[in-house]
Amino acid sequence: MKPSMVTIEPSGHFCSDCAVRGSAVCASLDAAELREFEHLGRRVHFDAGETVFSEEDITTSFYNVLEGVMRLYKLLPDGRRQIVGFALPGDFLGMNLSGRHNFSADAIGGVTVCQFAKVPFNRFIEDRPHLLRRINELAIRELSQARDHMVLLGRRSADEKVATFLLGWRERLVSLEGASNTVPLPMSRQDIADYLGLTIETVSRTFTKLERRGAIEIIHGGISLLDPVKVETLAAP
Amino acid sequence: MKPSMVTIEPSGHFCSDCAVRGSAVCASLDAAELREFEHLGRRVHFDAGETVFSEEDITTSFYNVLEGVMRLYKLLPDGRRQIVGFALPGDFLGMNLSGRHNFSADAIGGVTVCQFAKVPFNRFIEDRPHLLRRINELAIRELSQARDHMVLLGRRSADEKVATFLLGWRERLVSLEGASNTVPLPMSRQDIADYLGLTIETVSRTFTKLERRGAIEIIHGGISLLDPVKVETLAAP
DNA sequence: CGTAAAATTGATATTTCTCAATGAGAGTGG
DNA sequence: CCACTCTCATTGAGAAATATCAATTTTACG
Repeated sequence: MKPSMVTIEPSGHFCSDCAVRGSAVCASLDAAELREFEHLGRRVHFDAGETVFSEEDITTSFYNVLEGVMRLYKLLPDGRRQIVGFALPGDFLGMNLSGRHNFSADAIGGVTVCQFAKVPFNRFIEDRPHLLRRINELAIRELSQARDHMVLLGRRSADEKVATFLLGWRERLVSLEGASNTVPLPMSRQDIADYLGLTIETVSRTFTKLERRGAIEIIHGGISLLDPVKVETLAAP
Repeated sequence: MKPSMVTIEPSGHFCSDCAVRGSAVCASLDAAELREFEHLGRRVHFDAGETVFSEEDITTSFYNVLEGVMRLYKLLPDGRRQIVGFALPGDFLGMNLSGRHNFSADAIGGVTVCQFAKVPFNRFIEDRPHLLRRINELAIRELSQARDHMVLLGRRSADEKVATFLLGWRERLVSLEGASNTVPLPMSRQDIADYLGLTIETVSRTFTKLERRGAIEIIHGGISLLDPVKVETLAAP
């Protein structure tokens, strides 16, 4: 978990052939703006397990995920961890009011981000309300997801949590990898537990239970939805 | 809980002497804009228990809370309820991407809101990026609160939840009623339970436990923090 | 004053956690 | 290529926290 050297250097990459061109914050920019925007962001790579930023760090950059998966989490003083979300390509990280990050972010597996220094980025936004509107949309979408997750954390049983997670994760992957009943789970069982407000043992047992019922098959690096309807039934109420 | 008649009529009120003039979404407007803005919003009153809008309703209006307290919640198909937040004067409600509200909102006690029809409001924002920025700030602040609440729901014990809630609620009231160890609780025990992901019985027992330990006193319509430090200790990790 | 709703309290049940042991897969160095 | 080790995942047994069910008690309100 050594902190990576955050070198911001010319990337030699172009927004126009960026993987997240259409979905990310950049979706709101026209071709001319994109060329200018290109100079603000730098591609940075993080290895598995590296921390991209930590809660309470002064915010110096914003990040657009280009590749890989990140876990976003908060820690209690005694070490308990709550994962508040997983970031995927197209997600935009780093917005806050306090000037400090309000959660930490680790790479799960290798991650590539487009990193923007805060000051020039804010200056760029300044007279581009459509970009601000795009950022606002992303915030509102996240807020909606956060509320859904509150319902899950506060009111759902372990079975429902796991079933809901599997379906939701599959859904999120659709736009990236297409629809499939084979659901890769790049995060560890501990990550899933900390996302769902459970212990690793409960997650493991619930996976096994789902498998024994014939709803899923636990495969290497993920699960396969053998009976999506059954999983939906478990997740539903 | 009969739905109230949503009459939008000239209010005869003026933004300039509005209670939430400085804190709400309007804080970003100058005097001239405020005069124009005045014509967009209408004061509407809701009685205790009335529903201001419901999840999945098509969004026709935005709301600025002027007076009173609202509970914002989501229901699972089987009736389990998660309160995702309480709205106080200055809070702005109704933003979403889907065109439908993604939670329901009830008045707890009498509530007055400043109601804006969606279309003209959006038109007003259109060429006023500073207002959009203000709305974005509110969204980001809420997002941060939502993440804090996820930690509470997923990782804190009942005692910690209740203690954290009391301190957090007191804190929110500071800007409205000034700092005080007397904390009014306009919401029911059931509301508190649904906010904290607990049952009403557990909330009640925890209140009693805190009182027996001398940390709080349960008073009519709220609690009194007899020993704030003790409550903070319970809330802390 | 009487009734209904809300809150509290008690007894018991259930879920999930904790602690402990075992098993499986990935990377390493001989 | 194979043991070795380390981490991660699974499984089991028992404990603890919280939920559920049931009964009062208190408060609100007509």
